[in-house]
Amino acid sequence: MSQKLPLSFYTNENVVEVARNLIGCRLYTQLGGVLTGGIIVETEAYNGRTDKACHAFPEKRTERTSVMYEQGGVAYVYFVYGMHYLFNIVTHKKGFADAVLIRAIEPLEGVEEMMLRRGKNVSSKLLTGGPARLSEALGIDKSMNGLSLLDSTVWVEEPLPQISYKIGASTRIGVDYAGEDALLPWRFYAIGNKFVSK
DNA sequence: TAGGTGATCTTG
DNA sequence: AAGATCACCTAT
Repeated sequence: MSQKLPLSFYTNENVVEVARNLIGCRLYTQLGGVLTGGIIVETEAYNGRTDKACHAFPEKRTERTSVMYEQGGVAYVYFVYGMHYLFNIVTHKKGFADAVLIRAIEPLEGVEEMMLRRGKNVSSKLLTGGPARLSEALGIDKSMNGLSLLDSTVWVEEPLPQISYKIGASTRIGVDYAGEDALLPWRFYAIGNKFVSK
Protein backbone atom coordinates (compact mmCIF):
# COMPACT_ATOMS: atom_id res chain seq x y z
CA MET A 1 0.00 0.00 0.00
CA SER A 2 1.20 3.41 -0.94
CA GLN A 3 1.91 5.87 1.80
CA LYS A 4 2.61 8.77 -0.51
CA LEU A 5 1.85 12.16 0.93
CA PRO A 6 -1.46 13.47 -0.46
CA LEU A 7 -1.81 16.56 -2.62
CA SER A 8 -3.23 18.48 0.35
CA PHE A 9 0.11 18.19 2.15
CA TYR A 10 1.77 20.17 -0.64
CA THR A 11 -0.91 22.75 -1.31
CA ASN A 12 -0.61 24.06 2.26
CA GLU A 13 -0.31 27.85 2.00
CA ASN A 14 2.41 28.01 4.68
CA VAL A 15 5.68 26.84 3.14
CA VAL A 16 7.50 27.15 6.46
CA GLU A 17 5.07 24.71 8.02
CA VAL A 18 5.54 22.30 5.12
CA ALA A 19 9.32 22.46 5.51
CA ARG A 20 8.98 21.54 9.18
CA ASN A 21 6.45 18.80 8.44
CA LEU A 22 8.77 17.19 5.90
CA ILE A 23 11.34 16.27 8.55
CA GLY A 24 11.01 12.52 9.09
CA CYS A 25 9.20 11.89 5.81
CA ARG A 26 10.83 9.58 3.27
CA LEU A 27 12.03 10.74 -0.15
CA TYR A 28 12.29 8.12 -2.91
CA THR A 29 13.23 7.84 -6.55
CA GLN A 30 12.72 4.90 -8.85
CA LEU A 31 14.82 4.91 -12.01
CA GLY A 32 15.02 1.98 -14.38
CA GLY A 33 13.39 -0.20 -11.76
CA VAL A 34 15.93 0.75 -9.09
CA LEU A 35 14.51 2.10 -5.85
CA THR A 36 16.57 4.48 -3.72
CA GLY A 37 15.51 6.66 -0.84
CA GLY A 38 16.00 8.00 2.63
CA ILE A 39 14.52 9.91 5.54
CA ILE A 40 14.42 13.68 5.15
CA VAL A 41 16.45 15.22 7.98
CA GLU A 42 17.14 18.78 6.80
CA THR A 43 14.99 21.26 4.83
CA GLU A 44 14.70 24.98 4.04
CA ALA A 45 11.62 27.03 3.14
CA TYR A 46 11.58 29.69 0.38
CA ASN A 47 8.72 32.13 -0.26
CA GLY A 48 8.45 33.83 -3.64
CA ARG A 49 6.52 36.87 -2.43
CA THR A 50 8.20 37.95 0.79
CA ASP A 51 11.62 36.35 0.82
CA LYS A 52 14.63 37.82 -0.94
CA ALA A 53 16.46 34.51 -0.79
CA CYS A 54 13.89 32.86 -3.08
CA HIS A 55 14.71 32.52 -6.78
CA ALA A 56 11.18 33.69 -7.59
CA PHE A 57 11.32 36.86 -5.45
CA PRO A 58 9.56 39.24 -5.96
CA GLU A 59 7.06 37.19 -7.90
CA LYS A 60 9.69 36.95 -10.63
CA ARG A 61 8.77 34.68 -13.52
CA THR A 62 11.61 33.33 -15.63
CA GLU A 63 12.11 30.05 -17.41
CA ARG A 64 13.90 28.70 -14.35
CA THR A 65 11.27 29.78 -11.82
CA SER A 66 8.22 28.82 -13.87
CA VAL A 67 7.68 25.45 -12.18
CA MET A 68 7.58 27.13 -8.80
CA TYR A 69 4.30 28.70 -9.87
CA GLU A 70 2.66 25.33 -10.45
CA GLN A 71 0.33 23.84 -7.89
CA GLY A 72 2.21 22.35 -4.92
CA GLY A 73 3.34 18.76 -5.28
CA VAL A 74 5.83 18.96 -8.15
CA ALA A 75 9.62 18.88 -8.16
CA TYR A 76 11.74 21.98 -8.74
CA VAL A 77 15.26 20.97 -9.76
CA TYR A 78 17.89 23.52 -10.67
CA PHE A 79 21.59 23.50 -11.55
CA VAL A 80 24.17 25.58 -9.67
CA TYR A 81 27.90 26.21 -9.58
CA GLY A 82 28.36 24.48 -12.90
CA MET A 83 28.12 21.08 -11.23
CA HIS A 84 25.23 20.45 -8.89
CA TYR A 85 21.54 19.68 -9.07
CA LEU A 86 19.45 20.78 -6.09
CA PHE A 87 16.08 19.22 -5.36
CA ASN A 88 13.12 21.23 -4.10
CA ILE A 89 9.45 20.54 -3.50
CA VAL A 90 6.97 23.11 -4.81
CA THR A 91 4.22 24.06 -2.35
CA HIS A 92 1.13 26.30 -2.08
CA LYS A 93 -1.61 26.83 -4.64
CA LYS A 94 -0.99 27.37 -8.34
CA GLY A 95 0.28 30.89 -8.91
CA PHE A 96 2.21 31.09 -5.61
CA ALA A 97 5.92 30.39 -6.02
CA ASP A 98 6.96 28.66 -2.80
CA ALA A 99 9.32 25.72 -2.41
CA VAL A 100 11.21 23.62 0.11
CA LEU A 101 14.84 22.71 -0.52
CA ILE A 102 15.76 19.23 0.69
CA ARG A 103 19.25 19.51 2.20
CA ALA A 104 19.89 16.05 3.61
CA ILE A 105 18.45 12.57 3.87
CA GLU A 106 19.41 9.56 5.95
CA PRO A 107 19.86 6.53 3.63
CA LEU A 108 17.17 3.89 3.88
CA GLU A 109 16.80 2.07 0.57
CA GLY A 110 19.20 1.20 -2.24
CA VAL A 111 22.40 2.12 -0.42
CA GLU A 112 24.60 0.17 -2.82
CA GLU A 113 23.13 1.95 -5.83
CA MET A 114 23.56 5.31 -4.13
CA MET A 115 27.22 4.55 -3.47
CA LEU A 116 27.69 3.63 -7.11
CA ARG A 117 26.12 6.90 -8.26
CA ARG A 118 28.25 8.92 -5.87
CA GLY A 119 31.34 7.24 -7.25
CA LYS A 120 34.28 7.41 -4.89
CA ASN A 121 34.60 5.40 -1.78
CA VAL A 122 32.65 7.92 0.15
CA SER A 123 32.05 7.74 3.89
CA SER A 124 28.54 7.19 5.15
CA LYS A 125 27.92 10.75 6.20
CA LEU A 126 28.95 12.13 2.82
CA LEU A 127 26.68 9.75 0.92
CA THR A 128 23.46 11.77 1.28
CA GLY A 129 24.29 14.68 3.62
CA GLY A 130 24.14 17.91 1.59
CA PRO A 131 21.69 19.02 -1.10
CA ALA A 132 23.91 18.20 -4.09
CA ARG A 133 25.06 14.91 -2.59
CA LEU A 134 21.56 13.61 -2.01
CA SER A 135 20.57 14.56 -5.54
CA GLU A 136 23.48 12.62 -6.96
CA ALA A 137 22.73 9.63 -4.72
CA LEU A 138 19.08 9.58 -5.79
CA GLY A 139 19.88 10.12 -9.47
CA ILE A 140 18.12 13.49 -9.55
CA ASP A 141 18.86 15.83 -12.44
CA LYS A 142 17.08 18.43 -14.49
CA SER A 143 14.95 15.82 -16.25
CA MET A 144 12.94 15.58 -13.02
CA ASN A 145 12.09 19.27 -13.01
CA GLY A 146 8.31 19.65 -12.92
CA LEU A 147 7.51 15.98 -12.23
CA SER A 148 4.52 15.31 -9.97
CA LEU A 149 5.32 13.82 -6.58
CA LEU A 150 2.09 11.87 -6.82
CA ASP A 151 3.66 9.94 -9.69
CA SER A 152 6.21 7.12 -9.49
CA THR A 153 9.61 8.55 -10.46
CA VAL A 154 10.16 10.77 -7.42
CA TRP A 155 7.85 10.98 -4.42
CA VAL A 156 7.59 11.43 -0.65
CA GLU A 157 6.01 9.06 1.85
CA GLU A 158 4.76 9.53 5.39
CA PRO A 159 7.17 9.10 8.31
CA LEU A 160 7.77 5.62 9.63
CA PRO A 161 5.51 5.35 12.68
CA GLN A 162 8.16 3.98 15.00
CA ILE A 163 10.63 6.85 14.55
CA SER A 164 10.22 10.41 15.79
CA TYR A 165 12.64 13.30 15.65
CA LYS A 166 13.29 16.36 17.72
CA ILE A 167 13.22 19.24 15.25
CA GLY A 168 15.53 22.23 15.45
CA ALA A 169 15.30 25.50 13.49
CA SER A 170 17.99 27.93 12.32
CA THR A 171 18.84 30.43 9.64
CA ARG A 172 19.29 29.07 6.12
CA ILE A 173 22.66 28.19 4.65
CA GLY A 174 24.33 30.08 1.82
CA VAL A 175 21.80 32.91 1.48
CA ASP A 176 23.80 35.86 2.81
CA TYR A 177 22.94 37.78 -0.34
CA ALA A 178 19.35 38.04 0.98
CA GLY A 179 20.12 40.73 3.56
CA GLU A 180 17.77 40.66 6.54
CA ASP A 181 15.82 37.74 5.09
CA ALA A 182 18.95 35.65 5.65
CA LEU A 183 18.09 35.89 9.34
CA LEU A 184 14.73 34.10 9.03
CA PRO A 185 14.69 30.78 10.96
CA TRP A 186 13.46 28.81 7.98
CA ARG A 187 15.87 25.89 8.09
CA PHE A 188 14.68 22.76 9.89
CA TYR A 189 16.63 19.69 10.88
CA ALA A 190 16.52 16.51 12.95
CA ILE A 191 18.51 17.32 16.07
CA GLY A 192 21.56 15.10 16.48
CA ASN A 193 21.28 13.40 13.09
CA LYS A 194 24.70 12.93 11.52
CA PHE A 195 23.58 13.68 7.95
CA VAL A 196 22.63 17.25 8.84
CA SER A 197 25.04 19.98 7.66
CA LYS A 198 27.78 21.16 10.01
C1' DT B 1 40.08 27.63 2.51
C1' DA B 2 40.29 28.17 -2.38
C1' DG B 3 39.19 26.70 -6.80
C1' DG B 4 36.12 24.34 -10.08
C1' DT B 5 32.24 24.80 -13.35
C1' DG B 6 28.41 26.40 -16.58
C1' DA B 7 23.41 27.77 -16.52
C1' DT B 8 20.91 31.73 -15.54
C1' DC B 9 19.98 36.46 -15.14
C1' DT B 10 21.08 41.35 -15.66
C1' DT B 11 23.18 45.07 -17.91
C1' DG B 12 24.43 47.59 -21.68
C1' DA C 1 26.77 40.02 -26.31
C1' DA C 2 29.20 39.99 -22.11
C1' DG C 3 29.94 39.75 -17.31
C1' DA C 4 28.53 38.58 -12.56
C1' DT C 5 26.47 35.54 -9.67
C1' DC C 6 25.44 31.24 -7.59
C1' DA C 7 20.04 27.71 -1.97
C1' DC C 8 27.75 23.65 -3.24
C1' DC C 9 31.50 20.11 -3.07
C1' DT C 10 36.18 18.38 -2.98
C1' DA C 11 40.83 18.37 -2.19
C1' DT C 12 44.63 20.83 -0.16
